[in-house]
Amino acid sequence: MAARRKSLSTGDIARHCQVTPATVVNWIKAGKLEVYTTPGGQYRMDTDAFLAFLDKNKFPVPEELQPARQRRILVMDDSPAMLDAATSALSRHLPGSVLETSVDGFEGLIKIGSFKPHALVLDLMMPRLDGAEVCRCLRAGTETRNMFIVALSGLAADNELVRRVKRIGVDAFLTKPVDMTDLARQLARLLRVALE
Amino acid sequence: MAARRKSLSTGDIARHCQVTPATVVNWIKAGKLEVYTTPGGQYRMDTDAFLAFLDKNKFPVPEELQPARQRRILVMDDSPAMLDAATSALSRHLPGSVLETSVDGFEGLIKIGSFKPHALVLDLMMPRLDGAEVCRCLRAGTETRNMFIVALSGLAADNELVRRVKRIGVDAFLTKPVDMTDLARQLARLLRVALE
DNA sequence: AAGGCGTAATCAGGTTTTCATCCATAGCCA
DNA sequence: TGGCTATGGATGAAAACCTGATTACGCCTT
Repeated sequence: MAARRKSLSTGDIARHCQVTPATVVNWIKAGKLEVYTTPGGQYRMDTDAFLAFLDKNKFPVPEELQPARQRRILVMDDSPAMLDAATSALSRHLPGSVLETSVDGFEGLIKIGSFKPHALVLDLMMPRLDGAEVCRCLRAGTETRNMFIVALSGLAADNELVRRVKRIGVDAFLTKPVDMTDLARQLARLLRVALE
Repeated sequence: MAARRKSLSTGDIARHCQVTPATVVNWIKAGKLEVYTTPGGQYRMDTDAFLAFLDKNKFPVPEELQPARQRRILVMDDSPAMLDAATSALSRHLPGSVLETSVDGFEGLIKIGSFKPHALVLDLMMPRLDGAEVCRCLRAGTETRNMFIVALSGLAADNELVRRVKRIGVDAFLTKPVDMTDLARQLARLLRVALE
């Protein structure tokens, strides 16, 4: 997914290379991988160094690590009007990105799996969908952990749901009514793409 | 995690081509196979590249690598015990199929999108997840419309939720406690695969 | 039929990877 | 801050793999 995380653990590397974590440790001990260690003694590797390593060994580069220029953005909101506004604003301000929308919460979750967006714009108050729970679930999944999340809500900042979401950790938080230019700016910042 | 396409070792390729591993190494050294190497010096090959190779040389494609043959099944239930039981029973009775499970409803929905199962075994009473609504959503989506759905529930047949689900239309309905052999039989029928 | 040639199979020895287990660490939540 | 759980690290034994040299086989030429 997106390049939020800069360092990889042995487990991450093992998954990418289709190999056991223990094997990755072997490589490290043999000096084949350039790593550094946490104070507790766990290995960490820079994404850049890992990419160089993959390249050297002709390993296929996993999709989520490729410097993809096309950023995928999924907007979930139960108001069609809001989706329309977001679509027109984002396609104007972020012309390089691919946009998807979902009015329905469940459909949106399924789309997260198939579309694999780099950034998710999520209304916290969708019918049948606990926004905080969605954030927690995304952060818990290996595939979705690094997805950028922009939360939207009309609730006050000290609301219980809002506090839960902020504790889980989203990348941006906008209060409704949403200023679309602001939304575009936040997405551009997170995805490191130019704003038009 | 989704069933990712595995990379193949020389042994795997040898088995598929009915040939000695050493022969596969010969092919590799002769540049006939497009491989990469682990830092330890072992050869790995992408499944896709291997299939292309088989095609080019008119090799018969081994059964278990034929994408069309693989049936993906996702089991969603909030009880880990139930998932364990289902996993062991289904992997025994339907050995050709790829199995995934999910204890969490939201995670399960995301997995539906990424894993794209041919059949979904769905507990109607998961926390935070209205089973009937999920069925409705699946039947409404173009991608998921033809997915087989096996609904599980401990509720009586005349329950409101159950009636809703049946009206939406699922492909099988089993009451809890679930007889795993029965579940396997239903799935085999729907997916048109042999039952073992 | 014999010889040459190329490809495949064998074999031994050393290396790499996996597997299973147990313990430590890191990240999460109250 | 202090616990909790998922994840990472170490270990040793077993399995799989690579190398290189040698042998066996099929096929074509002579």
